[in-house]
Formats: sequence, structure tokens, C-alpha cells
Amino acid sequence: MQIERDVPVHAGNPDRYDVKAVESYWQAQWEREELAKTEVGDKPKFYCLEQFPYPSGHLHMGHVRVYTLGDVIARYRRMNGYAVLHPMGWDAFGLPAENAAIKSGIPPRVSTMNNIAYMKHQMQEMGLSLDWSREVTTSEPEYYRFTQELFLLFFERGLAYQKEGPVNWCPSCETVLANEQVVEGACWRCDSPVTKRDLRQWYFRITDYAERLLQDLEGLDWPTEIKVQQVNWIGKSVGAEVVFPIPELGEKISVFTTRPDTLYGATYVVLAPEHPLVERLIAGKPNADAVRRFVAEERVRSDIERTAETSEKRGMFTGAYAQHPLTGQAVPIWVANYVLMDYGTGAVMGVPAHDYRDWQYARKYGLPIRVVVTPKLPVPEDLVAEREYSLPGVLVDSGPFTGMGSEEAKAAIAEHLAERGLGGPRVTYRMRDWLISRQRYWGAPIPVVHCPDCGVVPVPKSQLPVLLPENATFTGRGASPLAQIAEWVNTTCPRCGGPARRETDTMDTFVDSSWYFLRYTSPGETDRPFDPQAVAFWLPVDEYVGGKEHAVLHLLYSRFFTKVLYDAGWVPVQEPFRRLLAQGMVVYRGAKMSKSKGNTLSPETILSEWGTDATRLFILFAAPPEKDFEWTEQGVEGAYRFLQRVWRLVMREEAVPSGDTAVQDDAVRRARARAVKKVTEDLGDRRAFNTAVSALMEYTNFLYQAVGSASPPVRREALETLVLLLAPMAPHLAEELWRRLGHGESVHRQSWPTYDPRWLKEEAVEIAVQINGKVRARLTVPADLGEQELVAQALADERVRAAVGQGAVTKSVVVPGRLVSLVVR
RNA sequence: GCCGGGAUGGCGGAAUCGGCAGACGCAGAGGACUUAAAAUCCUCCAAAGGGCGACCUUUGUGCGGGUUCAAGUCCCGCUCCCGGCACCA
Repeated sequence: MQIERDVPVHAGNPDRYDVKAVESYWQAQWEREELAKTEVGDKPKFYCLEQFPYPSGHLHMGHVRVYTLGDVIARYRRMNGYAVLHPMGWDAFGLPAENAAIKSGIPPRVSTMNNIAYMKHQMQEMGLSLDWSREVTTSEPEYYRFTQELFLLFFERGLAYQKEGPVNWCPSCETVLANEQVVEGACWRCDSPVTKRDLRQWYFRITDYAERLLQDLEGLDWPTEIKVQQVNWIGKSVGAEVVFPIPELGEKISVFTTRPDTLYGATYVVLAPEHPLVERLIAGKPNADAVRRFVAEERVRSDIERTAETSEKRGMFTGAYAQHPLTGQAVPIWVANYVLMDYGTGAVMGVPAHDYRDWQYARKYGLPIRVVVTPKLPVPEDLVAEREYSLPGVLVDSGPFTGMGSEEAKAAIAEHLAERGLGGPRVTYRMRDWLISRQRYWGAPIPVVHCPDCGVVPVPKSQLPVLLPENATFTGRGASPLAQIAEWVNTTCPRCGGPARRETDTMDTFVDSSWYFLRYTSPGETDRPFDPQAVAFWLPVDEYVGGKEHAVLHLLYSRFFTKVLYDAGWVPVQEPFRRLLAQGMVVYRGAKMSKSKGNTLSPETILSEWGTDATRLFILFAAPPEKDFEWTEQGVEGAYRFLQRVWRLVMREEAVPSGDTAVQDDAVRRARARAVKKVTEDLGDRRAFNTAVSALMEYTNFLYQAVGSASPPVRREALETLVLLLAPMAPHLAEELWRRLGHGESVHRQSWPTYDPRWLKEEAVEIAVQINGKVRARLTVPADLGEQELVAQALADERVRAAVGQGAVTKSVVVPGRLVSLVVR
């Protein structure tokens, strides 16, 4: 067979190819041929997406890993006959650019655009098959005008609102944070301890969607790990609301409980320090001032302080009493730090016998403990002497409910309360509404105007975008930069035409990224965020690749957005990402890379030293995608050696004597069929890239031994198959070899290889013979040998006979092609 | 504390539906080629014991039990590691 040695231009010899020359040549060529351009037609669609990066200035190894994984999937799907959408863009709003402006004076937009240009260049050097004609940048007016338009949609639908209340404040970022962005009491981005402030802020009503966000997880092909995190975050609790009247005020306190069956054991009621009724309850009471001091103390404590001393429950008696809704007894009302204002109703009933916190609290303050649920009858003397009894059981001392089981009683008591207007069945969620306003410049301005006469007025769609002013100054001190630009803030009311002030807060950048995957389907739209038909065609994303750190941030927000847009009739899907590949971290020298540990690796150095293909191959081979991946020099060198080995295998072909051929034809065909089957399965549904690479290595090793003894057509088919199977993972080398094998069209436009299943059948197989569970012999037999024949042959074997000895075979199990198991007694 | 995931050679990992544990690679050892080295090609490589040898025996997938002809895989009870949530009523 013919190998063309001097196509097309570059250096390299049969022993070693010139990585740089080959890679840069084909990158330029592919761009010219628009290889990654999104095709439309009658092919089935495949939307392959990786989380777009924040343009920090440089790619890091985590990016290299995500984009490699996505690119392999995209290339594989193209060769399998799909119209693939594989776009890229920039999550370009955000604090770092603004902080850089404070430090260096470079305007955020300038530094952002520079960073984008450099990172785009890096991605191009990685040879990623991205359709750059669909690039989106969230910080450009062409994009954020639609982020604003979507805000207006939320506003119209009652899903965007302002609320005054305690919020998470990051003193270092000088802005508020959503609950999801507070990680263990600290800011998710800068790690500073988060404090509380009372502010009027904008929220998205994500809690309206809690139940759907929970229910629809079920149908998603996502890792359990991520789904579980979302389930926990949403935090659904089923229970009852119980109303405790306060006769002296003519008011009532609502509490939420998951254990209505323990209601008769409630001996007191506790309010959160922030609870609105506190002041009215204590007014005129002897210890009113002491309670006020206590409340004030607790309110200034940050979350971390409050949770740091989890065991120390502090509280005070208000001096007021409520009425038990079922017994009518007076129960004291307390205020305590262990009750949280943001969960449930901000008040709880204290059931010391059956709740561990209430037990501790009652012990500390000498409150009565009353047993109403017991594991057995009679009630053990010491049931709650040492600790609470919180398991289900049988009700005692519970009026008409005495004798019921806990589960039955939960429903019965809730029902009873509902009938009497004292509460009833109720479901609560842990998730809070999404706080989306930020007191910063570099984000999409919230498109509303505050008018002294009309109140909050949305900016009409026709007046979008509300552009960011370019003359902002960045001092890092004081209020948002936008608030300081009088000519920008002062405007006219769209409704009455009178003087009004613009909203000076911008939107959380997670709003920008909650819909970018829709924009990619039709990035050129100028009068709407996206073309509904394009969205209908491409959505949902078939494979979404990204990091686990977004389990309850981006991934939850995007699901919420999609559901809102579905309800508005803008998109036909309720879930944006059908399948999720959550890849692990990149580790170097035993730890996650960080500047402080001094174990960083720059993609620039690595790619120029080893080339894109070797880097990609190593990333794919060293670990399954969802696990952490440790970078090692020896590892990437191994991948590099393998690629050079493939090069030599193909390039040496001309030198192979054409004499004694065809003897290995069938063996080569079988090896080829096995390789195609394995790589196809692994790159497809299994996403087991590591074993796909190992299958190619085995195939290559085999061909080294055998391909020289195959006839020319078989040999060619075997080698071309190797190149095709390698194409998604090592695209540059595969392209070079494909052309050298005499093809005029790109390997990446070829169809994925297939195989005839008959070649999967071996002529002879090795069968293990087990006697009483231990392998005693291995036989090589024809693959199609019948079960009885197989047992007969096994019994005829000398080693088997020796092992059986005088015993009798009482049972035999045959697994075709694998083993014979004999039970001997 | 609760929830989830995991533990397999010196290392990364494989074993997809209960069927020969350790594929593939790295590291290591030996050989070929070379004046030599690098590169390359070939062979060996879980542990212990035995045999000149092809090989044979025993043990072995975090620990202890169990089910089964057969268990890394299933069941029961633990240990440790990683991740998430954490006074959520």
C-alpha cells in the first residue's frame, strides 16, 4: 500500500513526527474549512456544551480538562452522523474585572476584552472544534439587553420583587450575596466571612418553583452526587402548621413542625430573635429591657458566630403566654437563638421529650418535659431521663389521639387542626428566594426606574438596553460606582415623564449564565433573546460538561430560568440539561492547584512542550472524567510515546515486505472489530474515555505484531480504522495520518467505523475449569462447542481428573465462552 | 449529627448483567540494536512458597460475618477517607 510521505508541507520523518508543525498546520486548515461550523439539515441534532469560562486572563488546567472532554464528545457525535452544536462564549461580567480597575485603572470592559482575546487564542491552540461564529459575551450590550429583557419578563410575571430584610453581605466584595453563594459562612469567591445587613434588595421568586425543581430531578441523567446536593438544598419538609393563640394580645403565633404527632408534648413556644411579634409580647413586661438587649446581641452576630457554638442555646422568657391549641393550657413564650427567622415561620413549639434541641433547652432552663410518644407500653420510667425520644412510636396522654401510631397521628392531628382553623398540613422548603441585586458596576443594570410618583417602573423593552455608562470611576470605596454618576442616575420616568432615578444595582452574574445556552442557538437575533424555533430544535443540551462546584449554583438557577421561560411559552422544554458530566478536579503534586501552594501548572507550558494531542490523550486516559485527575510528567510522556508509536506503525507500512501476507487476515479483522466495538461503546453512552484509550493501545500493540502478515486491503482497513477511532481524541495526528493514507477529505468528516459482528466470534476460546470453586485447569476449545461436549472435554483433561480424584461430579455449571464449574463430592 | 460517594499491585486505574481479579499505562528489571548514550523494539513484573524448567501450590480487592457451584461485584454488621449540608423545627 501507498503511504504519501510528502503531503502536505511539514517536517517529520517515519520515526517521529513534528508535533508543532502538524498541530498548527491543521488548526489553520480546519478553520479555513469551517470544520466545526454547526450544520443544520435532516441529521439528528446533538447539543454538546461545556460551561463557559469567566475571562480571567488565562486558561487553567481545569479548563483544559473540561474542554477536552467536550471536544471529544462533539467530534465523536459528528462522525456518528449528528448535526452538532458546539459553541463557546464568555461569562464576562464579574467582580475581578472591576477589582482590577480599582487597582490598575484599566476599565473593566478593556481588560475583559483583552482577556477574551488571549483565552480565545489559547482555545484555538487546543484545536477545539468550536463554532466561533456563535460566540457570546455576556458583558456586551447585544447580550445583556436581553438579560434585562428577561428580567422584565420575570417582573411582569411577579417573579422579580424587592424586599427589605437581613441579607448576606461580603465586606471584601462590598456587595450582597445569594444564599447559594455563602459557603460555610464565607463568600464563595473570596472566602471572606459573610456578615448580615438589613437592606432593600431585588429577588427572584425561585421558591415558587421549589417543588418542580425537586420533582423534575428524577428524569435527569445526572450524577447522583449532584442531584442529592440539589435535593438537600431545596430541603423539602412535610409536616403541619400549628397556631398558638395569644389571648392577651388577640394575636397568634404560627409554628411549623414535622412532628404534629408530638403536639400534646408541647410545653412552650419559642420565637426567633428577629420575630416581629417579640416587641409586642414584651411591651410592659418586667424583663422587657433584658429581652431587648438579648435580641440586639443576637441580631449582630454573623452566621459563623451563631453556628460556631452549636451546642450553646441561649434564650429568655418573654413574660407572655400562648394557649395550647388542643389542650387550652397556657404555655410560656420564649425567644431563643436556636430558632431561625428564615426557616418555616420563625417560631417553633418546644417538645422537649421528643426533640433533641428542645430537650437540651428545656433542661437548661428548667421547662417541663412531657412524654407523649413511647416505643412500648407501659411508658418506660427513664425514657427521656438521659436524652429525648425522637423515634416514632405510640401516642400517650394525647387526648383523642392516644393509642395511635405516630404516622397515623401526624395526619389525624394535622387534619383536626385544619378543621378547627388552627393550622393544618403544610410543606416547607429550606431554599430561599434568589437575591439577584449587586452593588457593583460590572454587571447588567437592573432595568427599572424609581419614580417619586409612580414608584418602581420597569424600563420599557423599547428603551433597552440600559447601557452601562463608560465614564465610571473605580475607587473601591463607598457605594456602587453607578450611584455616583449623576447624569446616569437621573432620568425621566417612563410612565409619567417626571424626574426619576435609575436603579443603581446590577444583576448577579449567575443571571447572565442562566440563559446563555439558549442564546447560542440563535446568537444573531437582534430583537429577541433567541429564536424559539432554534431553541425548540436544539434544546435540551444533550451533554453538559462542567465542574461539581456549580451543583447548587449555576445548575439550579439555569433549571429555574428554563422553567420560567417554559411557563411563559418561550421555550418548549422544562429542563435545560438532559445529561450532565460533572468532571473532577485537576490535581498536581498531591493537591488541588493553587498559587499559595505553589503547585500551579500553566497550560501554555504544557501545550507547547507536549502538544495538544498528547495532553488531551493523557487527560482522557489517566482517570475517568468524574474523578479527580492527577497531572504527572511521566503520564503525559506515556501518552506522547503512544502517539509517536501510532505514527511509526502507520508510516512504516511502505517498508513491510509484501511477500508472506494474508496469514493474519482473520486475526486482524477480529482485533479490528473488537477495537471498534469497545471504542464506540466507551465514547458513546459510557463516556469511559480512559478505557477507550486503553483499547486503542491494545489494538496498536496487536497491529505491531500482526499487521505485517496481513494482506494489503486488510492492512489498510486495519490502519485506517485505527486512525478513525483515534480522531476524536487525538484530532491532529489522526488528520495528518489520514491524509498521508491518501485521503483528500478531513478525517473529521468521515463516518464512524462499523464492523461485522461475525468477527467478534473467536475461533477458539480459553475456558476455565473450576472444581469446587477453584480454577484447576484451562482448556482451549472451539468457540462453538456445546455445553455437554464442553463438560466432557473438561472431564477428560488430565489435571481435572487429578483434581476430581475419587469424588463424584454432583453438579456442573457452564457459562458459554467463559468457564465450566464442577461440584465434586 | 444527617446525606452522598469511595477503599483493588510500588503508582494511576480495568473488570459494563454474580463467571479466570489486576486490562492499559507509569515506575522497575532483563534482553536486542548502538563505539556509547538517548530513542526504539522485544520479554518479565500481586504476595508467599516449591520446581532446572514449561509450570505447580497457597493467600489476596479496607475489616468481620453471610448467600452462592462461583463474590471486587449481592446481603448484614463495622473501620477509615473524600465531598455536601448542618440548631432547617
